Amino acid sequence: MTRPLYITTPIYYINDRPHIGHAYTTIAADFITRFHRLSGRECFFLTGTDEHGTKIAEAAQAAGMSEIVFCDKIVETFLTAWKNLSIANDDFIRTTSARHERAVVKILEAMRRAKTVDGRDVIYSGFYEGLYCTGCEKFLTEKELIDGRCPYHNRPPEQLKEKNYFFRLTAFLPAIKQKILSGELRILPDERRREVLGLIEQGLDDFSLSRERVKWGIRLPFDTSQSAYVWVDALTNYISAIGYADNETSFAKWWNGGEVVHLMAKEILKFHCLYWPAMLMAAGVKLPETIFLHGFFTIDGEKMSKSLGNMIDPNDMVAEYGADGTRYLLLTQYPFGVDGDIQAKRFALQYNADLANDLGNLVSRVVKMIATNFDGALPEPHTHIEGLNELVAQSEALADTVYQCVQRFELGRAIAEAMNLVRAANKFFNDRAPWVLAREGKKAELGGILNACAEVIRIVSIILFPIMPDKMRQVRSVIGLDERTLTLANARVFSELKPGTSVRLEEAVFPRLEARPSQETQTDKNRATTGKDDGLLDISDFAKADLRVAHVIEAERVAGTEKLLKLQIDIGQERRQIVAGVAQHYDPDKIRGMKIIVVTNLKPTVIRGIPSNGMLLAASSGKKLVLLTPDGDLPAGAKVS
RNA sequence: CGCGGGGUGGAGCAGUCUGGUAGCUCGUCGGGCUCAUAACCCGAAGGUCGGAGGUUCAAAUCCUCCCCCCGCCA
Repeated sequence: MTRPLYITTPIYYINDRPHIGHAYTTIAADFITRFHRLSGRECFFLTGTDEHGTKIAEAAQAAGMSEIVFCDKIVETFLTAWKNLSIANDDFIRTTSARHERAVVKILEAMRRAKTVDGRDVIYSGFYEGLYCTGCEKFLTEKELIDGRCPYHNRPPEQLKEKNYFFRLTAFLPAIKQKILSGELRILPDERRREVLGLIEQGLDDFSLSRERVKWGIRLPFDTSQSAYVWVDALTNYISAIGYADNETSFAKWWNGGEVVHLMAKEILKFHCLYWPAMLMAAGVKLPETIFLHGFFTIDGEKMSKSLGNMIDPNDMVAEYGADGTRYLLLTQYPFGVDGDIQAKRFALQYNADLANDLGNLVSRVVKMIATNFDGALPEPHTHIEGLNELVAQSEALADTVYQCVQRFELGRAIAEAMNLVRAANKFFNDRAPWVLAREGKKAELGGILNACAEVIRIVSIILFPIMPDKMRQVRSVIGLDERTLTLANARVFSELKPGTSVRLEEAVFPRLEARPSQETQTDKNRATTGKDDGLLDISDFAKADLRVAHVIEAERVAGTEKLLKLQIDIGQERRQIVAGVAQHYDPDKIRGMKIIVVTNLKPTVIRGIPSNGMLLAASSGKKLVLLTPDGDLPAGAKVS
């Protein structure tokens, strides 16, 4: 009997709205969970939000709210996004919830009591010394400083010392290494496993698990002047949600008795593969079985970034392609696990090719032919049809093939296997030319062909259910099925449909998306929220943007980046700093002194650690990019309208 | 030498671990069919698998060096 599956996404930090990166991980977890459920396995799927820390406190203050009211508000955007994407999580953990705080207190107490193998305290007090910015109210690293100053507040940080408690990570590294080597702790894909082993080899320091100066956090039970380090707080969500502190039965079932799988993007590798196992070992809790770290992606070849404006709001994508279309498109862009590129420009194309033309049209052509020739009643099977045996074999093998793929986290391939069967069915249909048989009145063979295609559709509706649950339910209702036969076992057998069943297509499952003037991802933003569909702006909409002529006073490259320039500009009344991604087209020397056009009333943001207050205007075509400049001399600050 | 990913027909990718006739989707061109969401099916053109060495009977695949892209708020 397979153990229950407990699968998690990271909890997302709510200083930001949900974006496509969050959606990607969450959809993948949802897909995996739903697939295992098809095989009859019990599953628990957890996601949630990380809500503590100075950034949140600051954002709340800026918004004029208490921290918790602010969190309550932002968390809604996540809940809504997941609902829109048909995410079927079993629970949603918030680090500000009482049950989570109890669990953090419990694990801290357990770690406080713990000794290392050589008898030392796991937690010890010490001092953390560092560069502290009173503006940020936090310690900065050398790297974050620009010219020795805090980039946010433009002042030099103070050398400060604060009391901290430390976690003796170093004492656990050999044991963790051993567990990774033995396979007891499985880190996937293999590149990531090697990376973790490399980190251990390099050697790491103990980490500080508390902060004296962070106020918005969970207090240490043994010293309430300190709050728990965000990662200690955040990682504990994986056990707090299933009852580490307050529900023994649930905890025993899902954590101790289950297969625990943590799914995430690779940048939080160190925390999950080293800190977390060490914490659990200290607290005397079993380790997770599997940590799967998928790669990063770019969008249309460029990194996701606010300054490039290519951030995709999952809600917009849902408005365009539906929840199921979005899920399908995101997980079929590149192999799961590695780094890849999300080709937003081709979403519509791919939607039409795969979902409308291949899958949707298969359903349509089969069902309509049953309607015209058999009065909408599913015809009897017929054995002597050329090519049928092959089609049956491929269909019956699909479930196991896909199961293997999901086991190996090859999600894109899993989906592709199902789509291959769809194509095979289209070919079978074509080769057998049932419309000819219809004209000749060869009902038995005609019926057999349609029956076989309906069977393929049934099997596909099961296999693709985890990625497109709503659409596959719709497909199943077309062939008269509900969720009772929605299991992997049903997908392994070919002839299951009852002849005579009423088969009826109300509306196309995946209507073709008609070409629209622009397939740019950002153009539809307003549409979804305002409901206006003409894409036209009112003059007052345009007037909201405050465009000014700006004089570039100073320009320098942003260290460590290739695209970014940091500019000091004069806009008449004031001087501003903006960060612009034009370094590949303009040298600092060239841009210095130029008069350019800038949007001045944009929300300030921070790009690569550097505050940016405004955006310059540029026009681009392919790789070429030029700045907009006034045709004639105007003083800095002149308004553009 | 911060870490990591990648360079395969016009585009995007698989294949590389476990060497042995270069595959898939999209696009283009030609054809078939007319059941279907102007969808479906077949065929063709198009690649010296980033470069140079090496190992081997055999290299996209293994080794060495080099060049070029890209990512490091999920």
